[in-house]
Amino acid sequence: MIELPSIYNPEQTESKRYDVWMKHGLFGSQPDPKRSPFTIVIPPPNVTGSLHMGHALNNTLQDVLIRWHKMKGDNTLWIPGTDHGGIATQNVVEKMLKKEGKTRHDLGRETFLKRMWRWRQDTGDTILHQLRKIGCACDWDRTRFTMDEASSKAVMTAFVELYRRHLIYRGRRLVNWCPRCFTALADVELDYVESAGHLWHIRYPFADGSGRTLVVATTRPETMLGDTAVAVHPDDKRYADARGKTLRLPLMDREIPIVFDAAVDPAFGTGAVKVTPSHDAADFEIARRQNLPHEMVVGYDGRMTDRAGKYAGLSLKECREKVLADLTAGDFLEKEEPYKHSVATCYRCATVIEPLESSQWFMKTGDLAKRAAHATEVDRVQIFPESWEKPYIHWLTNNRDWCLSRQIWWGHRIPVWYCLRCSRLNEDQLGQIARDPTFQLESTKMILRESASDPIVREEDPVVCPRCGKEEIIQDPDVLDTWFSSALWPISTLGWPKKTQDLSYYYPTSVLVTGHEILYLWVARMVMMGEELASEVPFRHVFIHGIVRDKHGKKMSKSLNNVIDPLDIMKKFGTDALRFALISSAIPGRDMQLSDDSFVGARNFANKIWNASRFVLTNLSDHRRTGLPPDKMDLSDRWIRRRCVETLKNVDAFVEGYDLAQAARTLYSFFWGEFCDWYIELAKIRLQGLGGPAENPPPKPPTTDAALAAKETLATVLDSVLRALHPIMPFITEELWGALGETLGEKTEGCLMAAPGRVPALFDSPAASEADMRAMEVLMETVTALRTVRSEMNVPPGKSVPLLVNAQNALPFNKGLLETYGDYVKRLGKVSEIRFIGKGEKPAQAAAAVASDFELFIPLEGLIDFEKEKQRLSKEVVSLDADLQRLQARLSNPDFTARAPQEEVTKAKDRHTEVTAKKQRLQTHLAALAKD
RNA sequence: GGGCGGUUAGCUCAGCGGUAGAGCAUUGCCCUUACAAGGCAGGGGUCAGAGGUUCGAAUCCUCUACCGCCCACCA
Repeated sequence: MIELPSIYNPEQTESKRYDVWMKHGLFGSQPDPKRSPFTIVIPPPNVTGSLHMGHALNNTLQDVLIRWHKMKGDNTLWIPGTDHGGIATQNVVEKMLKKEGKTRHDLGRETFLKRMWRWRQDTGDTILHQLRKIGCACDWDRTRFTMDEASSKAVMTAFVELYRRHLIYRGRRLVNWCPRCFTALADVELDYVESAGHLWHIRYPFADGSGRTLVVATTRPETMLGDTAVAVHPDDKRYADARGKTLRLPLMDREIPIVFDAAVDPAFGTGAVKVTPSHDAADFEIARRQNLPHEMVVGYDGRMTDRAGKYAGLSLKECREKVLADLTAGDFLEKEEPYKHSVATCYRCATVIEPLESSQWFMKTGDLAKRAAHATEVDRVQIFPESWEKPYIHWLTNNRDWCLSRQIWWGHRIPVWYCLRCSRLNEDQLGQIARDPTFQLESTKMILRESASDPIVREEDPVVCPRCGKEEIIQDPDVLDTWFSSALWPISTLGWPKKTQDLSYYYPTSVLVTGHEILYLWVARMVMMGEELASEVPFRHVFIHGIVRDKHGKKMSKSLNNVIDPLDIMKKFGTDALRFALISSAIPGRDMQLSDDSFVGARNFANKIWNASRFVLTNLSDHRRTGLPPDKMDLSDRWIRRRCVETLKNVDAFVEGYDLAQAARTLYSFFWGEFCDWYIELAKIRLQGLGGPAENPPPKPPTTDAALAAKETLATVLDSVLRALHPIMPFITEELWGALGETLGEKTEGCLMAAPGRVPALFDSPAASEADMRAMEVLMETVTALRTVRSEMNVPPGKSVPLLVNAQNALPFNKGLLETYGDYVKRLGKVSEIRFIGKGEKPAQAAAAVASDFELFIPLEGLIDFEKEKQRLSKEVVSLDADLQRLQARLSNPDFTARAPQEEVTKAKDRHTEVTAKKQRLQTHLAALAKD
């Protein structure tokens, strides 16, 4: 006999379970053509990270799917791993260096990278260990890292291959530059922050000395130093006579042309735009079309360059102040007005982004993106919930080429070399490269990229130049965007570029589970890469979940100090409670708000499961599963079995549609609201007798068929629900399922996790009929009505009372129920005896109720408070009356009876009859009461 | 500027054409040997507002207001 404590202790259960699963090899998977695979590749967390609520949610969702499919019999594989995290990770280590008073340049590239690797070695796997703590069933033998050998190989191969296919190219473009991280960023790596700025209107005088001016508006006056034109719309009549004219750029005293370009919106401001090709993406395009020169006045360090004349060396902020002051002094400033606009910031360090011209590597995404969009349009990649499909496709069909190169050191170095000998480099340029071997200056890199030889694109270091045979070749200093390797993750983890068995068996994977914040950053790019390089999309389904927020709807962040640490929650409430709370809050398509309180309910549920199981187990100590014949079953047995089967089927449907929250809630309400609240209480009649455990000896000793049927059903239903709950709450269910098996003498080596999700006995036994279901409803309604009267008349819960029933007007079927299943009412309503009375018998001094078509009386000699009873009954009559009026209105509407489905009309009529009868009976009692 | 989501009980949220729901909080009674992290019963809502479609609208459509996200070469 197993002894279980009366309060569930998660720590005790959790500490041992995971190791047992590991020991049984339940997380591993090998290709097996006889079974269908179910595969998930983890969204690799950054090595910098420690587990936060978002990870906990994301990985619990995946774990639920993996465990559910495993129990369904699929060959499940979940590949874990981490991402090197490019800029984010480099920032972390640079911060550590800063505390030592050093920069990465003090160490040099090689030493710095050694330091990075050492740091990764020491702390990089923390998060993977934390995933074990929350129970994730990953195949740890396949743990990968985006910079491990195989992944790096995949990255190199992909780059070279895409270059060969002319999908990767080198170009001088306007890029998003973070002056703090000192690198270019892709468009999707920006965060836009709403900012209350100003719009300055500046007068540019015509160069003809006429004194006429043209007013332009700008939010960034300092960039005017780099203006090389002013643009107006070609059809703008206001400027028709300006064709061919030039302006004199204030402060710089340069002559700049007026150009005509359709990109200008004549309705905005004055309809004239200053054109700064080097510092504004739109202007860059205008300059290209209009063939304008570029003036780069802002440098990579965020300060003004020599081209800014007397402003050189100033920071942007200082420069703006000085420019404004000088414009005012020269009477060029027409007005200044407040203006709200959004400013691009670095998604890693929140520094304001400067659009700057730079030489970078790009990926041509136009065609790839169109193909990716198409894949979703024809459901080769299905998005759940569907509401994300539109934004996803919209982004795919509108994005610009992807800037791949980053000017940092941590990452995959671009597999491109240049020959210094085959080049057109002069002595000065060679000298600069020699003086700046780590390319701290953007200009050094530019020399290399644009003046050295054509790029030699190779997976491996060519060592010597393939053209001239000289050894003076030098590798491109940049590394690849961290999302480049992430984009290859589903194929690289399965062995690509090798044609592995894994790849042919597990690819495409089944589902990708992720938050919507990286839908574009990551998901879209995986689809593009998969289609292009592996000739097939990387996953069939994309399951998008919400973002975890605090109880005020704010994103959790350290700076806001509103973070709820999943590890704390696990310690306080248990891992299963954490998981259940997360899953049941994961409503498709919606973000979730969590507070500490969110987990209390789940903790209580775990305890409920524990105690219900404890009850079942203590009653099964002498039981062996027999497969008892159905005719031995009680009404309640048939009822709960049917309800259980229905519940499990509903849960299956919810899981298949990725509505795990519904699945969790469905199980919760079945287990607590039906199994515990009703079935277990009813089973006690056969296990403990009518009067409860104190009754001695029990009138029905637990060896009868009736008791056996109850035990059989308790065992079967508990077994089933534990299995269904296991994917969500793996620890407690595993523990209890093991204890159940042991109690029943069925001890096996197996784990619940490896068990099939179905208990055949439950699904094979004949289901309850519709009549059975209706019978249970009537009995439950009777019990509830009885309890209500007792409670409202202050009958002490412990006190047994006789129950008088007038069933004169009841259906024979219902009356028969009370005769056959009177014990249900006796036990659950604490009734000593049920006596049927005739129509004329008016029980004196009794509280009355109506349930189904019974009139119920509880004699309360001397205890009854007539006033209170009158009030109670009148109140119920009033509410019934309201009901009745609504029904009446509906039924008397000819349109309703004519046009509504017959089923609805019948329902309304039945209900009308029912309510009328109930109201009449109550009124009779009221009248009788008045007479007393 | 475009798109998406939200507005339902004091709080957090389900429901998304046919009698308004859950958890927490609250009130009353109960330490009934599975569980007080519990049981039983109760109170509490013109489902943001205005129109429309429909026999019938919290649910579908239109508009409005407020909140939150996402996208956009927002000068």
